[in-house]
Amino acid sequence: MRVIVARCQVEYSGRLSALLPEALRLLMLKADGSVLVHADAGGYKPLNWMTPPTCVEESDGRIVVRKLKGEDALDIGISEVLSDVTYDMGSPDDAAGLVKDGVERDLQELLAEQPGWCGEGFRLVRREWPTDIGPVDLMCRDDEDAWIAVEIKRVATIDAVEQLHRYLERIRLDPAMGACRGVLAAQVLKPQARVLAASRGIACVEVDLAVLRGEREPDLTLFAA
Amino acid sequence: MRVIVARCQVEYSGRLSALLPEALRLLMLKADGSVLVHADAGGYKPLNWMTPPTCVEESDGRIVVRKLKGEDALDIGISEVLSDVTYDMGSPDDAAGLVKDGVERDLQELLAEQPGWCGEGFRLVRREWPTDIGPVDLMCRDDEDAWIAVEIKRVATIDAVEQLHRYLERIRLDPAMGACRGVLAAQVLKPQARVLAASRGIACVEVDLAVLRGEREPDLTLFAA
DNA sequence: GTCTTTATTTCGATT
DNA sequence: AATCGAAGTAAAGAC
Repeated sequence: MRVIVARCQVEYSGRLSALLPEALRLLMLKADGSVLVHADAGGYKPLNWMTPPTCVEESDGRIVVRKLKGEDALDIGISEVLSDVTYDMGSPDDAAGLVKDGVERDLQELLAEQPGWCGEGFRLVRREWPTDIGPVDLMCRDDEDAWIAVEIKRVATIDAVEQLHRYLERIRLDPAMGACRGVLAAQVLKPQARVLAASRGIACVEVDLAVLRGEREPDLTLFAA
Repeated sequence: MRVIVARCQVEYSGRLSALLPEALRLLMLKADGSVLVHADAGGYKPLNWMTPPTCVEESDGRIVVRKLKGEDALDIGISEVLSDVTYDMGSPDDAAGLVKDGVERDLQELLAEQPGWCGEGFRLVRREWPTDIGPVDLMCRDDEDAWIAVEIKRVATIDAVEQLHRYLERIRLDPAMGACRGVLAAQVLKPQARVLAASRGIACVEVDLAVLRGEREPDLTLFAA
């Protein structure tokens, strides 16, 4: 990785045009061809960037980064260099070592094991139930053998409601499942999603990862009215 | 900005858990409290990060970053430091200087000036036409005074079709606009969006920013069959 | 390859 | 402060 701290001006052209006036920035040129321009503020995002695959040309006081395919270009004009160091950071695929736990996939696994959190008496029929427009996360049946399609999200927005609604439209074409209900299960449910779900006759369930794992007791006081 | 190149291990806990095994990384500690952990590959995204407002504690060989509000924490264990330099990069709000051109807003302005690109004989009645679930980008009428709601996207996905469909449901409740049509205008139209739009009776128009600006002639050969 | 879905999405604007 | 929608979304997974 090459790390440059320099006074520079950056111009991006491609999907849109962006002009970054001259100031001190940090430039990162990664081994995989990524180029990032960071300011000393602004958080997570680079001000300008180019993702691989790229082609980097360097001439005196200027670095031009082009996308191999397409017309995107990043033109960095450097007026003063404070530091310019290259580090050998070993195999560039160390990123593969990152292990995450608690993403949507994990939530789906936990709910597949304990479908009762999605609704009273639910039992799992199948995970990733196929429809012609994509798979439904969980297909369940209840005590009375009624069908319920469950859509799982970490954060459920209005889009999740529409997605489940589209699935339900397809599923209900099958006469045997004409009465299939829908349940939207999520760690966080946006208010608009609740409203639209109600108007579409879709039930909402907010689930707590720690409770699903048995690491915390459900907050029964909420329902003990 | 403080830039550290070090062999380190990182643990994130909060919305999810993430464990990053020990390897050489670049750590960025920005003036605004942002902390980013980058590998020498993996493009745009940091492997781990924390956005402001944060609180950074440093003890020997360890940096702990906490979100001021909430339980998110980033625990960085450093085993070997190759470089640790702090730069004064001036006022941290230099990022404000970034000027973008060609975002959805610009597309909306251009189409408002030249609604004819959205459909034959269209004239603009109002931009940001209000409905009770949000504003429609453009409301137009055609030669026969029929109403058309236009939704504008840079990239139109299936969600854009649903969004316009929801608007149309509301608009058509008004008896005077019961026949209001819908047009989805975008620089890029995803295939699924076209299909769903067709089934919802919504027309699609792909627009070219350069053509709208008169910088390029429309590719008439496409239509000159 | 193309296309779809997820994301610790982040980020800004608006209420 | 909460909420909503855009993003040069990027990146991973499915087909």
